[in-house]
Amino acid sequence: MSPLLFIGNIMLDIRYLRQNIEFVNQKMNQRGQAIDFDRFLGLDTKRRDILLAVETLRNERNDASKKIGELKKNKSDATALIAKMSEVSAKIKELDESLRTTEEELNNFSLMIPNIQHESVPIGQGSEDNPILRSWGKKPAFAFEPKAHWDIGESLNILDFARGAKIAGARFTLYRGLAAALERALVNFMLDLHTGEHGYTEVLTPFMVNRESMTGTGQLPKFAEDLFKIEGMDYFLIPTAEVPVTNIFRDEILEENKLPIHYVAYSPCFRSEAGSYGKDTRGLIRQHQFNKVEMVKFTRPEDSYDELEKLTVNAEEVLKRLGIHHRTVTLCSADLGFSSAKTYDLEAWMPGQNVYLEISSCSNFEDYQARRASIRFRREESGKVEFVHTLNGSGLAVGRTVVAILENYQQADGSVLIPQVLQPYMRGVDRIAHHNNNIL
RNA sequence: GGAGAGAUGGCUGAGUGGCCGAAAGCGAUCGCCUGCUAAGCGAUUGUACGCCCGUAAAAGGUGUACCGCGGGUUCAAAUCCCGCUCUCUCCGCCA
Repeated sequence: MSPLLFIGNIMLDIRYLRQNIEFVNQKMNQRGQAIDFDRFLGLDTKRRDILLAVETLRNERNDASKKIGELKKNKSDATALIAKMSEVSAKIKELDESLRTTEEELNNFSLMIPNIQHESVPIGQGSEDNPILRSWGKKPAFAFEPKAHWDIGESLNILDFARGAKIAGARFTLYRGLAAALERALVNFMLDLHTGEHGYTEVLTPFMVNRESMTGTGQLPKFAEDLFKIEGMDYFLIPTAEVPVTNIFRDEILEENKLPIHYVAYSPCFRSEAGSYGKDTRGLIRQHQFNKVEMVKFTRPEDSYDELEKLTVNAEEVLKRLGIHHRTVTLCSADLGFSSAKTYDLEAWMPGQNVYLEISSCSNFEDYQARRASIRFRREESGKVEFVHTLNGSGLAVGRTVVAILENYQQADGSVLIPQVLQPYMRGVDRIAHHNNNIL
């Protein structure tokens, strides 16, 4: 049995890469990535050489085996041929082993190459080079010094960081009373908006996934240390619903008329935050566990950039209805995520901290994830199979939305108003104050 | 956790060592027939990777692999052996 090519589902189109190495290399440099393409080409050539050799031998053996069958049927002597094929088989086995290791190397190498950014992505060195695409609303004016949400939450006794730390550890928070209700209200409000008005279908997925799924969307193998792994089992806690939702169609061929597919999912997200020691240690900003409503799309290649614009607008709509001032930025080449071809970040204004904070990230992965996860569709016209494009965007990160509401809607008396659109989700409560922080 | 059964193409389902990338049926596509519809007849109907030829890209030719996954036996494996995963049934346990 032969060693199997996993070669089909790697990142970039291997034939495209062979022929456009200069161009791709330049794109990688713009992302701040140095990829050793010489090594890649060497491995690729080596693989094809071995493949050709082994397939030639197999062809020889297949022919000979047929002859042996015939000889035996005619009661003729086949021992010489069998002996010869025995040698051929041994040789094939050798070559197979060498092919396997070469493909493994090539594959491992490929999995570490990020996506190629879209031509419209601005070239830059870091987040300071992300151009602002548009902004909505304006900074609210306060007649007092606005407080950060951690102070608001503690003073209203609705966010308990100390007990969160006691129960689990740093970067975990206990919500109580109306903060818990607010979080739940936001989840429902977002899901209702996206399903009811934006045309998404809700899905509820497993919150742990296997290694294949994590590899399909690009978290593995490169970002293993960012994930929580279940001890003794090959399961990982999801860092975003993007992972289980995108993998719904892993290893499938979809009908063109099913596209585009729009899904929205609530999930908790688990992130180890390795490497962010000492960063955002206060409050809800950077937690090991947080809730998120995530939109995921599967589209035809020619539709994906239109769909990215719509996806981004759908995410912005949440902030508009909540009345939160925000801006949308285009991530520059150096700030792009590993798997993304183009990303818009939504940044909400946080008056208590005097910063714009990322609250949503909307990306087009083009066929990058689709290749890794082998998600394809069949053209109606030609019957040809192609990779779909996948996209996703937060709609929104719920914990950070709570932060935005607490900081933007805080009042001089220390209470916090509830945006009108959320009140039906909180049984009409319009304000979180000391006297009612526990009523739901 | 214990016992048993199973996993084959878009679907149903045959296949216990070579004639099997795989029967048959269904579905689908194209063509024929038909006043229309139905029925009927014929053909086609998986994916990946490589090589050749050629191209803007393709088309075309050819080879290899794939019958849940991985390994083994053999000149030769869907078929025999081992391990794993998943599904189903029964028992136990459990939200």
